[in-house]
Amino acid sequence: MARANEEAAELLRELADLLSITGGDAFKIRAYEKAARAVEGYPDDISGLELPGLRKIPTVGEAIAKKLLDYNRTGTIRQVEDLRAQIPAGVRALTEIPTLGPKRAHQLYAELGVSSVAELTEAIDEGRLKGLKGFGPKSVENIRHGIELLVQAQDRSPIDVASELADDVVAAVSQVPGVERCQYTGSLRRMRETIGDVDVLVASDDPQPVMEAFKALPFVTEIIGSGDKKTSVRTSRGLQVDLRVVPPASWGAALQYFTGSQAHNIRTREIAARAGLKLSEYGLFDVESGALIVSETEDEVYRRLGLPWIPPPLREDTGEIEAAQKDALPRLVRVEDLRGDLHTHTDLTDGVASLEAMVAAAAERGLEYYAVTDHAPDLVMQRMTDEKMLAQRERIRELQKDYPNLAILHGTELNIGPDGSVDWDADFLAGFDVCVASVHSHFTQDRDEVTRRLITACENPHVNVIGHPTARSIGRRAPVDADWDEVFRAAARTGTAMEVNSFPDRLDLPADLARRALRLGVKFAIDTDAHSVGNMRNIRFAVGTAQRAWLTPDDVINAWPLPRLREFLAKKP
DNA sequence: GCCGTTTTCGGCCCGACTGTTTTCAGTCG
Repeated sequence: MARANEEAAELLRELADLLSITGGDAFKIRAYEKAARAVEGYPDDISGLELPGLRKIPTVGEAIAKKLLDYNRTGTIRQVEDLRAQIPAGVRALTEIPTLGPKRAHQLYAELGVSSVAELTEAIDEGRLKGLKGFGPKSVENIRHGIELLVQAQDRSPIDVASELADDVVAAVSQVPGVERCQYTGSLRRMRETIGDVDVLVASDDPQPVMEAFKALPFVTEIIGSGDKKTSVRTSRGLQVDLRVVPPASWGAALQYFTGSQAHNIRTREIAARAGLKLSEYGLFDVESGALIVSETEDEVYRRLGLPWIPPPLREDTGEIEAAQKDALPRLVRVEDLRGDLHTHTDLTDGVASLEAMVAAAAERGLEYYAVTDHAPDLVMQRMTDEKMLAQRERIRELQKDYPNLAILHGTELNIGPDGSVDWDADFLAGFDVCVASVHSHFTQDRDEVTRRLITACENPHVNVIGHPTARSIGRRAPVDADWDEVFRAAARTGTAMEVNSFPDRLDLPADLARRALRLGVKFAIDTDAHSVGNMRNIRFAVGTAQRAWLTPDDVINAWPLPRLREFLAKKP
């Protein structure tokens, strides 16, 4: 993804925020937010574009195109600079506090001069909010509490933590008498890489016992709000859970609504409105007569809007509506499409399970092929040697006799050095069925160095897969900085696959980069990188990430039959 | 600020909950 697109999108988003603080027109603000999304998701680099080119970006009109041109020429947008001079950055930060939005953040600034979260804490402690219009005792207490939460829970939760919590809530609530259906929705159903809060939807004609049972769950630490239709709680696992109860007849419309994303829903509602219909969580209605048209299944809601059912991971308003209208949605890759795993470890290096146990688990998963890819000698702490590697190869040949339906491939995970070189010479590498190569150190090289480094690895005729390409650790380590378009072009040209790694704190490539790579003709490997038998269950998170990147089985080399995979692995000149 | 098979002007997605300015604005999703 072009860096210019991201920077320009962030400037437009800041412009929208600053205007909402200064009380700008709400529709104008929405126009900037929409344009920010469009610029971010636009396939071409905007930095070379002039006005006519910029106007081609959806939702970008005359005025925003000029602002983008301003950005292209000066690296910023003048109006943003002007507003920054008026509104300190800290005031925008105030709106991060739950229950405090742009209006009251501005009020605090205008009337009390509060321009940061720290100053707000001070003002509350000194009682300076007393008598301020709109800030009663409960509001002040909510804000104080919100600041505490903001400080301690900066981060969103990893998808595996949220996933487990959601499963627990769904299991418990499903037991309540009168509950006809129960399912988690929201960003978790869309398989976002991190989750802000868990949304659970229930179909029942009798909400009261559902709410009571929900509030009584053992991990609930605080009731944020509770009514007939909706209850929100905080849990001991740090996540907020929102429970929504709807009549069973509204199930499909509600599921569609609560799955989001918000941007996707705005689009579906616009389509409804243009057809004289109204879409809400209760159903699709005729505006004039008020008559209910459909509501029982998601499928019929979409169909009545003239669209095929859209898989949740695509629902981000990044082109899925347009694709649906043209009946050109991708047939997304699924867990059951994967025939093999190309990146796994054993206790020969840093895995915790034996070769035999890992292979048995692979057979249990029903895989057709399975690559064992222990670390190579350059990661010195793994203590790998040529002899150990060759001995493992022999054991695999023996073990193969016990698995007539599972091809066991012998591979390795090479270390990509700072200059792009890998552990072994060509002769030794030629002995492997598959080579994954990954960055494990020197994360702070500059953009040009990292780019060259990864391209050099792709150009190695024995490297088949780049493992966890950005080397990020979600919430802990930033991705390495590279010109990804250049890297992806090299990968496509050399027949090197990019990995989508399953570890919940990696999910690497991330979906946005994978989608970018897809457009440049790259193939992918969706791997567990399993270091234990239990790790194999993580595969669903990488598949979710791949779905968010619009990948189909044809884009994923380990969804291919073995002969086709072998052809790909034979690689390059 | 954007946009057009209702429109180049007048719309722009919809509803729940909270707290407070007692009839509704702000916030959230």
